[in-house]
Amino acid sequence: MTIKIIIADDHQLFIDGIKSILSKSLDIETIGEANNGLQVLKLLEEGLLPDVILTDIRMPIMDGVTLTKTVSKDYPNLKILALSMFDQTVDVIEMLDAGAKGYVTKNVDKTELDTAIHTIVKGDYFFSANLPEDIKDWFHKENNIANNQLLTKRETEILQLIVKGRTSLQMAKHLKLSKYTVDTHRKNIHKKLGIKSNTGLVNYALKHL
Amino acid sequence: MTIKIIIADDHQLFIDGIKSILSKSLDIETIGEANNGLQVLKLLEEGLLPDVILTDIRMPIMDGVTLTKTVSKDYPNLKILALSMFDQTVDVIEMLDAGAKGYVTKNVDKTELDTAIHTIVKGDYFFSANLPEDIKDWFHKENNIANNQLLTKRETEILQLIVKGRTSLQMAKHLKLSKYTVDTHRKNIHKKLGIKSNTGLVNYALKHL
DNA sequence: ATTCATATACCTAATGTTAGGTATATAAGC
DNA sequence: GCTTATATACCTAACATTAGGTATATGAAT
Repeated sequence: MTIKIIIADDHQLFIDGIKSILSKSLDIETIGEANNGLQVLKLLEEGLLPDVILTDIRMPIMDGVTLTKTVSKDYPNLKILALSMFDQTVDVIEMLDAGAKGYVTKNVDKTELDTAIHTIVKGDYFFSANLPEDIKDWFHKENNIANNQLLTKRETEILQLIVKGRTSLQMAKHLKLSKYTVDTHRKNIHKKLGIKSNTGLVNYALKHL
Repeated sequence: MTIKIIIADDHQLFIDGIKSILSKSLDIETIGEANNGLQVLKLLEEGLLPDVILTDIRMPIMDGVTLTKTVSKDYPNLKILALSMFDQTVDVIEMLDAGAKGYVTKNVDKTELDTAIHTIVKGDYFFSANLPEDIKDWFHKENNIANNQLLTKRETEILQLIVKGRTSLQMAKHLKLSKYTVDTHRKNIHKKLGIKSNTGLVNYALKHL
C-alpha cells in the first residue's frame, strides 16, 4: 500500500531534495507540493487525497501552525508531520496543540524521516531523537486537564485580576491580603491548569472565563 | 438647576449616609439608588433620567467597571463618578478607561464630594486629592496613541511571539538573534504603545492584531 | 476527634521582565 | 554627504514571576 504525501516548504530546493529522497522509498509517493500553507489547502479542495502532509512551520502567506489547525479540523483523517528547523519544546508543543502527529527537525537523516512517516501513518506519534525530552510532558498535561480540576472561588478571582494585568502586589492591596498569599494562589493556579507562564494563564482565561 | 443623581453601592447604610449629606446641597437631588450595577441599568430602562451616577466599584451581580462601560456606551450624556475604597492608580485608570469622569475615595469629606459632582457636571474631570499623581499620565497616554505610532515589522513579529507566551530567550533562538536584541524591541514596543505590562501587550494584541 | 479542602501566610532562590542607558550598521531619502 | 528609521547588540539594576518548600486556621464532612 502506497503512502501518498504532500510536501509544503517555501524553499523549492528543499522540496525537491525531500522528493528525491522519498522517491527511493518503495511505498511512499509524493503526489503534491506547495510553497505555503494556503497552496496546500487549495490542493485539498481540488480533490487531492494524501495520507500525510509534510509541512515546514515558517512559511509566507499561511504558516505551518495555521495550516495544521485548519487541516486537523477539516480533514481529520490526514496526518501532519512537522519538518522544521525549530527545535525548542515550545515550538513542538505548539504544533502538537494544532494537531500534528509528529515532529522532526531538518537535520535528521533520511532513515529517520522514513520512520517518522511510517510511524504516524500507523497511528502513533513520532518525534526525532534530537528533540528535548520534556515534550513528553505534553501528554501528561492532557491527563491533568482531563482530571478536570476546578479553580476555587479565590483562585478564579485572582485569575481575573491577572487578566487585567495587575501585579501580585496590586492584587494584594486590592484584596487586603499579603503578597505571599496572592503568590501562593498563583502557584496553585499554575499547577492546577498545567500552565507555566502568566501569558498562558491570560490566554486560558480569555477562552474559558 | 438641580443636579439629579443615582447612588450605587452594595452597602445600604453607605447610600443612606451619602443621601443625607447631599440633601444639604441645595442643587443636588438623589432620584434613585441601587445595590448593584444591574439595578442601575433597570432604573435607566424604566425612564429615570439622572445627570450623574455615583458608583462603587466592588458590587455583586454587576460591578462598577462593567456598569460604567455599559452606561458610557448606551447613555453617553450621563456622567459617572466613581466612589470607592480602592486608591491604586490601576483602579482609577480602569474606571477612566471604562468611561468614568471622576474618581473619589470613600475617605474624602463632603465638601470634596460636592465639588467632584459639580466639576464633572461642568464637563471637567475630577480626582480627589489623595489619589496618586501619576493618574495624569493617563491623559498623556491618550495623546501618544493619538499620534498613531505604528509598530515596525520586526516589532509586530515580536509582539506575536509575546502573545504566544514565548520568553525573550525563546524568541531569540527562534529568530536567530541575541536576547538583548529581543529585549530592546520589547522595550520599544512598550514605549510606542504606552503599555507597561506584558499582559497589557497581550490584551492589546488580541484586540488589534 | 479526625480528615480534607480552602484560605492565609511565610521563606528562598532562580528566572524573566522592564526601563534606563549605550553603541554600530544599513538602507532610503534629501 | 547628512539625516532618519530600523535592526542589531550590549550593560546595569530594579522589579516581578515562578516554583520549591514550610506552616496554621477554619469549616465541613465523616
